[in-house]
Amino acid sequence: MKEVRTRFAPSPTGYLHVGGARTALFNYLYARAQKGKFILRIEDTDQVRSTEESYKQVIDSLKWLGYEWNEGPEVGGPHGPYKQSERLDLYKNYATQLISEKKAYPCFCTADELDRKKKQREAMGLPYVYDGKCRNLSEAEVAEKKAAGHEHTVRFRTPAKEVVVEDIVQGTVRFDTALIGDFIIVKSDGFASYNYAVVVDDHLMDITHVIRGVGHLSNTPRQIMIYQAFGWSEPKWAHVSEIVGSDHKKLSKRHGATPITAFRDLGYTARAFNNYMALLGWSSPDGREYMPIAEQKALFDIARCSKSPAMFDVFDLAKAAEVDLAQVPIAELETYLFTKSKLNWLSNQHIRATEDNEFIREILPFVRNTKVVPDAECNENNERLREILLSLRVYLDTLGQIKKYLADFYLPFEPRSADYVSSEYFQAENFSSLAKTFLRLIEQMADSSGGDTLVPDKIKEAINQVGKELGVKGKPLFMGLRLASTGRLEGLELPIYLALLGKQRVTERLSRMIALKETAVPQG
RNA sequence: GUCCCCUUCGUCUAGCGGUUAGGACUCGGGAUUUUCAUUCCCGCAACAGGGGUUCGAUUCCCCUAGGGGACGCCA
Repeated sequence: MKEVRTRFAPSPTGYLHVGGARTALFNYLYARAQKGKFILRIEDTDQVRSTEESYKQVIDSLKWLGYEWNEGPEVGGPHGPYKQSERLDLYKNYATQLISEKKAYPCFCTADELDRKKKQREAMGLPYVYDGKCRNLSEAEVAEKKAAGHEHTVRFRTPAKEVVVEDIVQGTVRFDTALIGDFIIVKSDGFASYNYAVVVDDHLMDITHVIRGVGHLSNTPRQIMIYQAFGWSEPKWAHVSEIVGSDHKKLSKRHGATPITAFRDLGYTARAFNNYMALLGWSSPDGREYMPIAEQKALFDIARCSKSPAMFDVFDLAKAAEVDLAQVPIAELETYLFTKSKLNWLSNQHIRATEDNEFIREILPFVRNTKVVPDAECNENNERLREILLSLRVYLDTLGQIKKYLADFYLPFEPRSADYVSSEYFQAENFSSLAKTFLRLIEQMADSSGGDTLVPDKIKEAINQVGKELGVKGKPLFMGLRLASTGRLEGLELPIYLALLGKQRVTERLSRMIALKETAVPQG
């Protein structure tokens, strides 16, 4: 059987967002599932809007997502070049062929003229189709206009018929070409238009499956006609559902057309983000949702893709109203995320599943970014930092969230009244004695082991010791000591928490809490 | 306006003529965790509406409503 070849063909006229990224993912996954090739092609025939900066950003996003292309920019391949702007001669030659076969013709209508006609039709409530003014120009007329220096485009001579699109996702869809008319395949600047260039490229690059958003379905009959004009066999079509924002509308800047790089900067792993995107319009045969990409590569099939649009539901619209989510800085963007989204849940699952060293390596840049941990301590070999990060990982939906937790371990202790004033454990009569006894034991512990190190097992013993000495047990004992030694009502398992804080910080907190208690409840 | 597509719990979805309409996230309740989180149970929650076809429609057909897309010298 013929090798499957898919492609992703972005135009460098903006950044990559979920819509495009998901299309790239599906192409990539399908190629891998079929043991085929994934090709990247840059469609930069729009001279006005294409930019180098945008190109770099798109490539950057694709690399982060991990879609290794077998052929394309940077890696090359036997069907290059992979930028349309470098394939101009190809388009020109094939266009010449079509013209000589009378399947296409030069058109000298000006943009203004066409615009006027279009507006007239619209005013009458009629659909606009090119009227064919230049369709039957004689060779002499053409030569004359060219000689006179008139600019021209090249139009495809659309035959009157019905074009049938056989689509893997959409099924059989029929189009009447009368509604299409003679469309432009070469622009007056000499560049190929999209519908024409894709066909030439897809054919020459031997693309077997065209997987893209349904938005392109109505372009497909035009492309099929071109395949037929050349006598080329068409690829298999697969038009997958579009992705909509939380407002049920097409992804707009306000509602979710956020650059992929923003999610990277927020601290989502590419693994989690890919997992989430794969679920937008596709489902695994056995219904599993949390899935390493390796399994997606094995299981993915366009035949299991849904026709109905999927919602990219990760933003809290109530909070994000009136905000351009594509523009806000990362720190602010975070506040507009729906914290209980499936994306976050998946992200947390992936963070937990990450191998320890890998996890540390990935999170370190985010740790540095907090500026909370001294630069000198920000390295993979720092045992204490390592322990802290590893203990905290279950709490993280994104790597960026680490900043919420790190201050407690690295910054000077700040008691929060909300944690203790109305707490029954703080109000308890024995709070002070609990704290003092614990403080004494902790200090002794430090004496015997030396340095700042606390050992979880020893702390456990000390807790029991406090209970025995004061005749306290159960919740009052544990919660009282938690509050007294950490100043917090929540957190890691106490012995581990304290060991990670270290002797110095624990004794300091105990003293502070004792002082607070004494100010709050004067002697007597 | 014309053409095309879509419509199952709030969200992602399974389903491809006969199911108590299943799962996941969220939410609610409970158990465990002497804290929060985790984990584990239990629960709430859907076939857009109306006509057909059929012994039987979530599933097939038509209409309506809602949504999306195309109708570019943009891709």
